[in-house]
Amino acid sequence: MDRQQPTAAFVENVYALVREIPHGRVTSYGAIARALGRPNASRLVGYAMRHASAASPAIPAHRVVNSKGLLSGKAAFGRADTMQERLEKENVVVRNDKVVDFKRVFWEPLDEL
DNA sequence: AGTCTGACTGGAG
DNA sequence: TCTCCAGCCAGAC
Repeated sequence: MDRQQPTAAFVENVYALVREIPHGRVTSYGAIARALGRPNASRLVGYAMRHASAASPAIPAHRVVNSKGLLSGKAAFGRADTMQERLEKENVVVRNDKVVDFKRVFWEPLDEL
């Protein structure tokens, strides 16, 4: 009888967790969903991130990519290469819209938080 | 209420 | 490694 939290609260938790991502590391939508107790809500995490630019304080949304290390959300940033620039500024190498050595820079909230 | 869409994911071919 | 597909949750029409 595990009842899940309301969507609004879930979205707030998503933002809170994303702010915990260390500088120079990245994580995935699915990892965030699992860490918040809703393993099947990865699409909902994506929905939340798409509206993240309106949240305050600012959210390091560029540190969230999909399970394959692809910058699937880069279109939501100002310019087409803004997301990649922010990542490379943190020494995260991006090539062809994909994080190089994704496994190495991946941050698993369940393990490291 | 029914249908489509999306910053998703894992498995199959 | 790549493409395709079903399952998934919520919002827009």
